[in-house]
Amino acid sequence: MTTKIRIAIAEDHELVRKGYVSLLKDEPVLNIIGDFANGKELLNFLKHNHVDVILMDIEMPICNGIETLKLIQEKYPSIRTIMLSMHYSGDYVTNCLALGAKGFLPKNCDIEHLVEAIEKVHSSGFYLDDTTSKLLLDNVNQGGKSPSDEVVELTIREIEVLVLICEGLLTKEIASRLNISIRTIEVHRKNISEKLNVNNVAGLIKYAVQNGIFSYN
Amino acid sequence: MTTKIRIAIAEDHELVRKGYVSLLKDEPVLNIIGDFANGKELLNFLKHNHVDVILMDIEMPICNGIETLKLIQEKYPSIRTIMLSMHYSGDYVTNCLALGAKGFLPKNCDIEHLVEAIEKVHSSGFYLDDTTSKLLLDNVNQGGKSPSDEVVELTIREIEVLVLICEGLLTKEIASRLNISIRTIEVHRKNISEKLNVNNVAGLIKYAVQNGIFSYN
DNA sequence: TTTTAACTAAGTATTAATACGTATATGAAT
DNA sequence: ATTCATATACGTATTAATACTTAGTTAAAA
Repeated sequence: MTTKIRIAIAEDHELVRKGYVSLLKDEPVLNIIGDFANGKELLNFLKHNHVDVILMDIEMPICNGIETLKLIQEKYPSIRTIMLSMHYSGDYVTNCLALGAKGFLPKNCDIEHLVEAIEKVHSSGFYLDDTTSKLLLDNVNQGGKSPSDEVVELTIREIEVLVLICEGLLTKEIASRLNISIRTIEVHRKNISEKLNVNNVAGLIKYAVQNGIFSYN
Repeated sequence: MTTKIRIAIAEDHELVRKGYVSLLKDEPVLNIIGDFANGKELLNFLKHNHVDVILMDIEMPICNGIETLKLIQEKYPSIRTIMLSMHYSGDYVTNCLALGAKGFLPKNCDIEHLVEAIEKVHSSGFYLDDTTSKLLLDNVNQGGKSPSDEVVELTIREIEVLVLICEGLLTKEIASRLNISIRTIEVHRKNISEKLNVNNVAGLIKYAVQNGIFSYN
């Protein structure tokens, strides 16, 4: 008999999280051993429990998906993480994969694809849905050093800061949230604005929305 | 024997929607007779089916929760609608209630409260969770207005200025474009921000996008 | 091993936006 | 006739954001 795949879920909205649990609990090959409202709770759980695959929302308060993914990869590199997101973004996908995520799925995928992703990721593979992998391919092809068009690449930290700007946080509030200096956030803002070639918050938000980094959904 | 409450669900993210269905399908008093990815599909279904209570996400593409709520109230005033939202916003709550919604729940509420809300709303009541009703009370107390008066009304000129802000123009550029003084634009900005109760450009854009005043398409 | 990229942080100066105040003109509503 | 909302405009002070500068640490890459 094959052992069931041990799953943990991190997602801040309780209704949504419990929905996932309810959807997955009857799958014969899966065993959901924990569900958590934020990255911090998940990390706490991982200290004392063996988990095979994590399903994690990128957008969470307290300890978001990107931060949590980093910590998980540092401490438990054998755990395979699938990121869930409301948004499509090449930057998001490439950065999550660079940080060690093994799968990336939008929340409007169906349950069959989710289960397929979990199984494939667990058997040491990667999983990207069609739309995401196409988006990723476009990104790679563009970034393939064709010298004419410079491709904008924001770093993970920059995306993190950009999202908080879009959410309406001031520089000092972002600094406080990320526990770093105001001056550092100022540097990030400057670098982001230079990369995107915009000169105000409206331009930043426009880029973020049009590239799936931020959305009002 | 009591008849089961006939429920329809509108929510754009399939994983989330199927999660709700899975969560609610075993409740003995409920009967989920349809689930839909947008308001348009729901409205189509309502033409030929009797529904008691609708659970609807506010944030949806194609036909969003607010628009759909309006149309439902016009055509089927006896249907009782509960709005679900990712976000807390006094304006959202008051606007939905003014439009005829019978309940308002954040997505981080738990399943017990959701079921309680459905039952209470079905028995001709209203349902607001604690956080939401507290927020509503604060709003009413602060504004000294009844919920229905709480709907924000921007003037034509203010909307004109707001759109230009969203497009990324600076105060002086807006002044130049409209051929009036920078000081006047400053006054408009102040009045808009006060009416919308926001304190930066990100908040202004959020309102504009969510209320159809501005879009990136 | 040296270099590069990313993240961190600070000093100084300037520009952009807010927060207060006051004030006039105009047209619609009471 | 008078109140009210709207749009216009200025003074002063403060806060937020940018524009330049320099610079240390770390991890990965060449």
